[in-house]
Amino acid sequence: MDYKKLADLLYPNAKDIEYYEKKYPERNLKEGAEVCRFAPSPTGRVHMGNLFASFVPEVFAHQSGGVFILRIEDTDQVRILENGVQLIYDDLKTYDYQIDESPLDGGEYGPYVQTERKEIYEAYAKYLVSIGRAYPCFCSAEDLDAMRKRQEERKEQIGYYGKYAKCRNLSLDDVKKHLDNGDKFVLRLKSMGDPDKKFVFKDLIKGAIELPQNNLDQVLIKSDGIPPYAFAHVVDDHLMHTTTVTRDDSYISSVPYHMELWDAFGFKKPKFAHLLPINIKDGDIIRKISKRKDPWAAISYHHENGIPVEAVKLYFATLLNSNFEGWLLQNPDKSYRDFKFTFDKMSKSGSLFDMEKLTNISKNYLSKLKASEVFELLSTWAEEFDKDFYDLINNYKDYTIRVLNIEREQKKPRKDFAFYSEIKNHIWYMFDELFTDVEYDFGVNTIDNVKEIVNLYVKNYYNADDDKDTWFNKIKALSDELGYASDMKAYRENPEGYKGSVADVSNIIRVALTTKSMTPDLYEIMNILGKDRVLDRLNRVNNL
RNA sequence: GGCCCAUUGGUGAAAUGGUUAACACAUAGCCCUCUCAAGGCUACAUUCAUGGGUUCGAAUCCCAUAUGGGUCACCA
Repeated sequence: MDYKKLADLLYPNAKDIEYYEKKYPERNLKEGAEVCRFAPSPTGRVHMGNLFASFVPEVFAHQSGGVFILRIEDTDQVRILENGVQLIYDDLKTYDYQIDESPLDGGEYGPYVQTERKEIYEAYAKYLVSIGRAYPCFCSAEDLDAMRKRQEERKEQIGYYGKYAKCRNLSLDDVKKHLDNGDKFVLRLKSMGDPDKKFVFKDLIKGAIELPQNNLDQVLIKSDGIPPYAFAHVVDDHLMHTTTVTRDDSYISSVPYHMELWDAFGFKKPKFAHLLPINIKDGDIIRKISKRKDPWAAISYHHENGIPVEAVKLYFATLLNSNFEGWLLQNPDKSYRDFKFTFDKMSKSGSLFDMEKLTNISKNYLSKLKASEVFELLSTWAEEFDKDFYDLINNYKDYTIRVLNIEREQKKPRKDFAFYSEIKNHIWYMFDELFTDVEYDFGVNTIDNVKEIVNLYVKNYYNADDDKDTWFNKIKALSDELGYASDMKAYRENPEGYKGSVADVSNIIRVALTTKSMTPDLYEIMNILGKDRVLDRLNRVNNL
């Protein structure tokens, strides 16, 4: 059989692969720089699962001074989504992923959408035919069904191989006849594998894995002229000079086939890292994150609830390498970008998404920021999801920052909130605009008691210029004057001897000023509220 | 069903043949304290899915079983 002739017959117009090999030369990168890619199908929005799957290559590429590529795998025309590319791109950008090459950014190694690479695939398909490693198959869907049935009945391996691969033996004339007839064909790999023999390869995460060799004559080019995943990924990753392929671990079982393809071409193989999916515990069942069943996993959910982008990434970093957490504890001022991640520290068994852990990480993250930084993040969130609040805090920007700064600039700052959507609940009472139609709950204290305390405090004690010690000494003095214990220890030893304690007194003032019985430091709150607001609010209580 | 992978506390996990199985989250209690939020301290796996073996010694190596996951397309 003259394979060259067959190749010309099948793909008369395809270019020589030399053309593409020259067009996409080796990258000029420093030693050790990784080229990694995220290669999703544009079938929907990104969720926590694939956001993590894209976090990994992004981090490995950039920590090594390499390149991160977004490539769109849209060879399955049935499932693609209108503007799916843009959606994925936007989602990744929301999380500040640095994308070096993509359909939207362009790049020297494009196009980055597979359906736009049809010509390239054709050239490489032709090449494989010309060296005798691929052949056209004219079997119909019915033929294949019949074959499968027969194999099932005989309990034989299912698929197109060996004696079942009848189009392997088509002569040049047979092929010509089919072509003249206008018959559609798929291109198949002429596999040389033996399933009784082992194929061993080393995965960056899982280590050595043994699988049977591939012997299936898999489809390389579909009848519509577009390749399925395997062929496309080999050509793309070769031409884009990917150094490490990260992908879902469901591809593991087809690795022998993929490797046979790489070898058939004679290309230098990249390293492979098969990622375990992030799972979720649903009752007793552990399953992959699902877009439909897990609304909390959607990026839009995180967006609406104001879950900080950075917190999600810190959480991903702890999933990626569990020793990251300890490192961050030792280096609280550093970014995850400064940590050296490795594949061998990755989990081999898939982890559960833990919202509580994310919450904790987020609290810690926000507590370390400056008040002005929290303000900006909050403002950006509120602009989209709480316009009234956005207007309010921006009208009183400096004031809001002071509020956000309460007990922040200290060794162990407060950790009140994890998400932007929670902040309003913690600070609303600081704004007169929101301090309307309020209801007070003074607990066991009678309203006369409350008025007595508030009155006396305003009349004899309150001075907006007091420093913290003076302020508190006055609260104590007020307590003494009214028969409340100013010393908590004394009170605890003899609770019957007093009307209450300084805790009760300050709490009455606290509720009068904020309606809340639990707030941050009262002195700071009064300080920021300022004299006018304090007096106004205390008077309101007096007029109840 | 064949093949592949995994299995350490409520959760994420460390440990890669050698003392009491790190650490973090969650939970509970105590301390501190004007309330919170923090912070400090303490408790929480007689045991690493189960059973057998190898070894002076096993969570770590081997075998079987169980459970969970993946994969067997002109889908990725």
